[in-house]
Amino acid sequence: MTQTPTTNTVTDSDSEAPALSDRKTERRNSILQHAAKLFARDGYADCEMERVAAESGIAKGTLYLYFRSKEELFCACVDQGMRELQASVQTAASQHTAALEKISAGILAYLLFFETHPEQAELLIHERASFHDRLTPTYFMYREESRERWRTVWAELLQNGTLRRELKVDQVLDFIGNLVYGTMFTNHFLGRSAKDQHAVIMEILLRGLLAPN
Amino acid sequence: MTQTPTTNTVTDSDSEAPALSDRKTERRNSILQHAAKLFARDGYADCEMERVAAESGIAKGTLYLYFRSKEELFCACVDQGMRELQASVQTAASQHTAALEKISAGILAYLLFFETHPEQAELLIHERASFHDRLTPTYFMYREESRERWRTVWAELLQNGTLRRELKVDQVLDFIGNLVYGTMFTNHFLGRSAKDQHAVIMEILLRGLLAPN
Amino acid sequence: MTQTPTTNTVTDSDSEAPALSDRKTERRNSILQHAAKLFARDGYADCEMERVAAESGIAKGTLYLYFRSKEELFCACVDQGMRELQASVQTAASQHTAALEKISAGILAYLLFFETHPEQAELLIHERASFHDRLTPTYFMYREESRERWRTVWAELLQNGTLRRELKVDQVLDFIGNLVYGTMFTNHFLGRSAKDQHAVIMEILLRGLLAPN
Amino acid sequence: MTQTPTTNTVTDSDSEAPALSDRKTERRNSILQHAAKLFARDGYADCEMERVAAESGIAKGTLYLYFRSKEELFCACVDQGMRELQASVQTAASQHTAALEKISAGILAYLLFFETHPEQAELLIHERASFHDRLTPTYFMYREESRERWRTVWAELLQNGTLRRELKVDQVLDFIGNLVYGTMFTNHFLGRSAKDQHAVIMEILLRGLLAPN
DNA sequence: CATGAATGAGTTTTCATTCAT
DNA sequence: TATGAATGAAAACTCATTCAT
Repeated sequence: MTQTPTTNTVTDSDSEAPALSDRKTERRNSILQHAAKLFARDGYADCEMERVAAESGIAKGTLYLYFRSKEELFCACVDQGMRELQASVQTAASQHTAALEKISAGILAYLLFFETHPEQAELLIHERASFHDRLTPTYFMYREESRERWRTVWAELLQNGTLRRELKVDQVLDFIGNLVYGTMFTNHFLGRSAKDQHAVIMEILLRGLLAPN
Repeated sequence: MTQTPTTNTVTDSDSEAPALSDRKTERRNSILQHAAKLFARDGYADCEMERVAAESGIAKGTLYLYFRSKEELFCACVDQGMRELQASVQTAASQHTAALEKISAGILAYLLFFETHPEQAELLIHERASFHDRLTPTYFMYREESRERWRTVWAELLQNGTLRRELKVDQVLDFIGNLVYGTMFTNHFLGRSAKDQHAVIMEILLRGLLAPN
Repeated sequence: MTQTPTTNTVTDSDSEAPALSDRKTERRNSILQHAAKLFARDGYADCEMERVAAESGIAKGTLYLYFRSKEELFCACVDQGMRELQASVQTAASQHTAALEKISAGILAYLLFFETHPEQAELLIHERASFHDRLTPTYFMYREESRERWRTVWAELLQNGTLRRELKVDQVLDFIGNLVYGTMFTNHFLGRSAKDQHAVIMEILLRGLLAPN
Repeated sequence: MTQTPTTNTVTDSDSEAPALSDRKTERRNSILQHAAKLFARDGYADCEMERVAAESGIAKGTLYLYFRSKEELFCACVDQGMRELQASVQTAASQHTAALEKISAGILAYLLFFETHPEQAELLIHERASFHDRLTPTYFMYREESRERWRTVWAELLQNGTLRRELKVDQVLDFIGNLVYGTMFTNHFLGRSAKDQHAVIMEILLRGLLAPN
């Protein structure tokens, strides 16, 4: 495995080749979809380009017209997934106006996304395992980006007195980020369902474990 | 990569070969230590047995007198790590008598363990990436085992009214398990320190985010 | 050495991949020829695929586009050889009409074949040595097949009174099969020539050792 | 496999180390016996010294106190076998006084020996396969040696008019040598029995296939 | 004499990538 | 554009032999 220490950056949604023909875009997406499934199932090393091509209904050589290398293809899969995750979460949040409801909806959407796209959870693992050298896993790149959006929501709650005064926004963001991240992987590995947990998570998160007084 | 669908079981601390000579035990541990470091650094596939041997100061063939295969060696590393993790956490908890203090100390010890042994965090990832077929990652095997021990602690807190009546022990165990798991990985990837977070984690965990009333 | 207990069957002359392009067929035959020579010279284990490729003027990887494994390549060599042997013998026999002349010509062709293709004698040995598990050596598969063709020739001689009445066709077939098999190997090992012996063999075979009366 | 081009010579029955203690001789023979069985079953390369030792009830290192190397052990097995073959044949022949009866008994003993000791047939194959470079297989060394003994028997038959005048002793010796060699291997591979064939072999050998006149 | 722990050389096969058609 | 034949680097594991005890 070649581990060229590529720096990974959050790809702007439209940074691809300028105006791909419809045919190309369609085929590119098809490849991406099949590749993600296979990478997730077999791991980076054990996923053969040959099979990705076959599964996508094209020849091996053709693959290289769309992605310069296996590594680039893999990264495109992860990136695509993270973009979809963000879209899911934001869409869910935007359905609500109340800050706490935005937050609750966002958490649920996050957990549901990985439940619906379990291959994305696997890809996160394989990325770290195979591209160890990359400074920061793609997931955390996106997490940081997303953080900014949520920061304003929490800041509002802090200012209007909904939250306990002594907390700091960054602490809250960290706490929740870690909680959902851990919950997602546990669900994935142990086959637990998001729906069941969501209410409890929100309950403990907001009110804590201790009995009042 | 050989993916013989081995069932992994939590190894009893003393189930090894019956009474290895001191020399053998010592050498075995040395190998384990060096291997864990290299597996963590390079990943399963990219960690060559040749190098493990060299690093351990023995010949390649000798490695195979102690571990039947690369896979077995790797698994022994993970297992060893998880055993040490458990020992760390239990030792820390046992220093205290009050349930809440046991819990707080246990969480801190958990986070500190992975801060001190970052290779163990990596091994967990590599295990999943390379032995995808194993039913349950070793970490979760140990997590389940550990769960039983903590259940009694929480049960006591619930019965004596420290915790809110409406919570269930299993919900609490899940919540905390997910929280520390996610926190540990975030710390590992982003280089954050356990000490700084511990107080905040306990604070939010126990009292929640919302201002009282 | 992999000893997958493959059942070996007499390959129909035309059962190969359906219509290989000329280029492929040509290259396949070239490989077969070089491989047979090297397998014979070095034995199965000591014949490296690398060298077979080099000798055939192609890259190691290319070898595997034509033969799935070393074992398959080896077996193809043996099979090819046995097919050529049969062709040689049958061609020689078909030049004659008289039964005894057919037989004599067949025996001579058989001995000459191995004299011209000494590597085939070696391959028979290496096959047995390395693929011990195969039920019946390829040679004997072909021998059985060939037996049927010769049975009719001998049956005729028996019925028209040329042969001694008390003999049975199967006994004759066995006797001659064993005789030429042993003679061939002796010639091969001791460097004796077929031509010199042919007359004597036929003489003793037909008239025996004892003086008449 | 190391192929040091050893020249193999027919070992004089008493050329071993001078006067081995009974214990050593006994153990040496035990090793020889177990090794022959294992070499025959697994082939030279696949027969591990470890297993030979285990089967012989001694430690691996001890093996090397009796045989300098694997090659030497193997050769000793073949040699031992060939000596026993000769003894069998000579003993059988010596029971008779009439030349033809000596010959008939010798041939039968030869075929029966390999039927009783099928591992010796295998060893002959493995020797050639693994020690390709040796000028002449051990079998043929012994065959040449034995030839001299039989030459006198046949010479007598030729001189007293039992055999056809036009035959030469060497031709007869070759013919029979090849015949029994081929018959022996066929029996071995196809599981045929010596007894059944012996009468037919002698019949065809002595009187030929053709009806008289 | 006997042991068995330690050594290290050696080879098949896969698969990402290229490039002539 | 699309194809797929050709390339060649790369690593686990075995086992004969040695030698300190």
